[in-house]
Amino acid sequence: MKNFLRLMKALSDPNRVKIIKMLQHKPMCVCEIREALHVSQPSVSKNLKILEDAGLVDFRKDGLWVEYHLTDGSSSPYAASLLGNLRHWLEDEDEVKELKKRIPFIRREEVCKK
Amino acid sequence: MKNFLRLMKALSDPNRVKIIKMLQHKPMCVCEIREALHVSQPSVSKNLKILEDAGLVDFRKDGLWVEYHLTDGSSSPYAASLLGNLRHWLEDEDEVKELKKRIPFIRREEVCKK
DNA sequence: TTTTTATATTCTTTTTTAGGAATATAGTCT
DNA sequence: AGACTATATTCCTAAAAAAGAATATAAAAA
Repeated sequence: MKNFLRLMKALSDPNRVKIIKMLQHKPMCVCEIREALHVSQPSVSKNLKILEDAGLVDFRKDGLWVEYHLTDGSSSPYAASLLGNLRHWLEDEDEVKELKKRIPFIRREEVCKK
Repeated sequence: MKNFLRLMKALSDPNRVKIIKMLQHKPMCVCEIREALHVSQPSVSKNLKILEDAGLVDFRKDGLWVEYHLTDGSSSPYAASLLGNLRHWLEDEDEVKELKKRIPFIRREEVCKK
């Protein structure tokens, strides 16, 4: 029950859902996500941690950058199922379409140097 | 997005999830749910409203009683999917097994007269 | 019509959550 | 080592959520 509730809670915040939808497109580091969502860096880090605890994302360190990516859901069947459904769910949402359109133009090298 | 978030939020509370699991067993009125969960009547009513707004439950008036039941999920594909998954999800949770075991012994006629 | 009862709603309080500012940490580069 | 930078964590505040007490509503019965 705990794991299930943690997953539902993780997916009940718009910014966290947007992160999931973006990571479907490609792995991203914190500063890229920050730029895409227009929120503070700590906010992104904290939301990523919540997603990680829910078994939805994992990360790989790359120098100073930390690149987050979706998991294969092997940590829990709930996460696996939701990640699968979220591949097609919400694809028609304007907010999501807008985000996915902007992603290719967010260049890590530019965004993070500030 | 709104609908999806509302659904996730509805399912991120233990009492609401328990209500869903109980309704899988049989339709129940507010007082029966109250008795099963050991919470106040207003709390049950409010949680049922949240589940209703998420498209997960619906009700049928029966005299003074209001009998709640699971929907067929036709209101949203998200709700339909989650309701389907929740048929088997959480079945092994002790809390849920305990609840489902108690349900048959909760007699509406006894419970509500107080 | 008055009373009773099951449920809904309002109100208030406590807890939880989300965000940003400030700070800490850990790699990287010189 | 010292400076720099991307990320994590802490701290604080504001908003949201959850619960119960009190109250309102609506259906049934007398």
